[in-house]
Amino acid sequence: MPVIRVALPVPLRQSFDYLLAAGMQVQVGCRVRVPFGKRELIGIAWQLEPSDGFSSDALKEVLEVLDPSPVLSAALCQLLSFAADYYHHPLGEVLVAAIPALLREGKALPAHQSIHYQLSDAGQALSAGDLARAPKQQALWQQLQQQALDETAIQSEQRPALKALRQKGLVSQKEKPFAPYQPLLTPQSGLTLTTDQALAVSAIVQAQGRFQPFLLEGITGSGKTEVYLQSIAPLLTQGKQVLVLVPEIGLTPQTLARFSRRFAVPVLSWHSGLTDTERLACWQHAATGSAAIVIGTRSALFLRFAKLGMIVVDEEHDPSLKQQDGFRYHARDLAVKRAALEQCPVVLGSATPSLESLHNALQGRFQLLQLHNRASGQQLPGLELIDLQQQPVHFGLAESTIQQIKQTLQQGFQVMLFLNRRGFAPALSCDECGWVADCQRCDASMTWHKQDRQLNCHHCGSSRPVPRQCGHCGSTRLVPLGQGTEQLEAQLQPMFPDVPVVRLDRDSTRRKGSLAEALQHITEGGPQLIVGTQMLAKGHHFPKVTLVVIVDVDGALFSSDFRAPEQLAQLITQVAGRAGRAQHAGKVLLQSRYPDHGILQDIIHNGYPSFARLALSEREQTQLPPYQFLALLRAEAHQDELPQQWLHQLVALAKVQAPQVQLLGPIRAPLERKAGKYRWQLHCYSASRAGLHQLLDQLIDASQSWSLTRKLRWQLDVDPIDLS
DNA sequence: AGCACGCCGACT
DNA sequence: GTCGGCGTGCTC
Repeated sequence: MPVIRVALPVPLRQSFDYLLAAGMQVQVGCRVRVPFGKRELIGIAWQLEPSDGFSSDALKEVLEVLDPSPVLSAALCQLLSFAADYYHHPLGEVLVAAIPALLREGKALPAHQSIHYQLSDAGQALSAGDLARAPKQQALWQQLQQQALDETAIQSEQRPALKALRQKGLVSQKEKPFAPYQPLLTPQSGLTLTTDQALAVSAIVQAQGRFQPFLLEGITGSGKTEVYLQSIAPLLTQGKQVLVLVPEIGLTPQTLARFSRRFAVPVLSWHSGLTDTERLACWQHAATGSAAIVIGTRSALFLRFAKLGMIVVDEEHDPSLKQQDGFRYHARDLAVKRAALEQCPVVLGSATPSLESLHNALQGRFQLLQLHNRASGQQLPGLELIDLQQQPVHFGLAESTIQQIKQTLQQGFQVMLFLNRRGFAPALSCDECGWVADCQRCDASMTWHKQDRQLNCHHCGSSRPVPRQCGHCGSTRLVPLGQGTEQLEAQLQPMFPDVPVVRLDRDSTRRKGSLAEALQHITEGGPQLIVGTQMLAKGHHFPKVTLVVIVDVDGALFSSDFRAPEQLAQLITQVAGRAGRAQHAGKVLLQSRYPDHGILQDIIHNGYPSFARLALSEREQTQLPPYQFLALLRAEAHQDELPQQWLHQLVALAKVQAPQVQLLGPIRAPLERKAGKYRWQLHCYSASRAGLHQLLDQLIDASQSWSLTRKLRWQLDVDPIDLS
């Protein structure tokens, strides 16, 4: 009997062999139902030959082949295999992240994209009085007289009425099968392009049908989206599909609208808000070619496409493209891999490219396309440093900052204040003895949320009521330490009593749809102060904001994370890009106690492109990524010694196995204790990617047999961006 | 991850 | 005397 290798959704670092009974037909990428221990699982046929070194006499048989043809294309299988190897993550968990839940559970692929209900001839012939005794049915009948209803448009309370009407033969159903979308006859014309844009479009269009990565480096407002749109247009006349990856917060209705307004083809979105059924439908639209363009967050990368013609990764520097738990893949990096497998171009776009991508471009691995000018001809906002040590400071705002805020408001514009700490204050402290309210489970202070009247830990999510007394000396003089958005909002209001103050952070926008509402208010409203966190820097444009204040820039200047300067420069540049309008150049104030700091000076005087190139040469001198490859091993346990000891064992092994890989650690994680667990890490640097990955395989392999391994939790982060 | 087996503490 | 705690081991 033939033997096949099956990938199963279990967190084990191996696949499993099964016998295939005579008469069963299976191809790589088909789902199969197999016995596994005492249970049954749905897996994916992964290879048609047995793994070597496993005796075939103990094999079980495949129970059922669920698909006549593969649900995963060959390119997708290769991508997932590559990802499991590269991130050293169990294949089963990669599958879980990459395949819609309903497919994993064995549900059949829907053959039809939707079912319409309409009145049958008998239904048409009916008169209103005939259903007088069934008001629900009558209402539905009247609705159906107006128009046929889509399956998704039927409310659940209408179901019984629908069933009754169908049984009476008054309603018939019609199905619409999935089919490739209708290609455009002629590419729609778009906006007139600048020279840079035109060059970029023609380079991308010329790369059609082959693998070619591009880095599109365009200052904010230079019209990157227009470049995407015009590069895509020719593909849509050929019936090819396009995948557009965007950061989590970038997937707004406006983005979607911009693509669907331009092209008369189906544009779908893929994001975490979809239900399982919607997911499967979207998956099928992409897989059958019925969708022309899919705009989605990072996991859209794993969608199957019938005819993928191009991948766009917008805001490619954005950290949300990297999954931060479990299977820690980077959607941008895997997008490049996927484009190579699918033989299509991939465009990475950003005003503030990651140093990794910039390095790839300067090395010639990516073709660099630059947009130097703003498409509108509008000036970029000026950056101004405000020295916090040279002048009086009120509530964290320098006097000159307050003056400029006043002026801007008087001119009828809006001001945005950026402070990356939510809550009222990052800590609550005793005025008499200096005691600070700490989280019981983490090595961190708790944030005071005045509105909620509680202390929250931003690391483990625990909360407790605000204490009335100091936990150490019993004093009742408890004072806030530091400043959060909630406090800044409260302090600004009395300073500018005539002007509305709005706060935009995770706390104020928790309710679904409230962010969109707030954004609309800002766009339509008059002079106002907008206080917010990181959220403000992403995706949204604020046409009436002409002054942006970054309240505290200094945190990043002395961080132990080598990426902090890059992230600060990106933040400043992105925030600046959101401000200003055609007639009125905006301004960004950077408040610092160290205005002479080299990083700030460089960003101010030379801009991001120059900063990034200088930062790259510093990375080269210090041999940090992208000049060396980095992997981070994290371990945590309730006892402090265990993770440390475990990592020491790995170090001992690594020194023998791969002396050329440089190890840093075991060191304590920046947050020593989180949710009651002590956290340690080991940084592994290597100039050779192959050497590093070989070592990681060996370390994981060896550690699996250690009893210590089972007493702690560990994870491996390849190409980490967050070192905490 | 599940799901079993197995060996020690507080209950009817 | 049992029910149930979670340590340990296995899954083609």
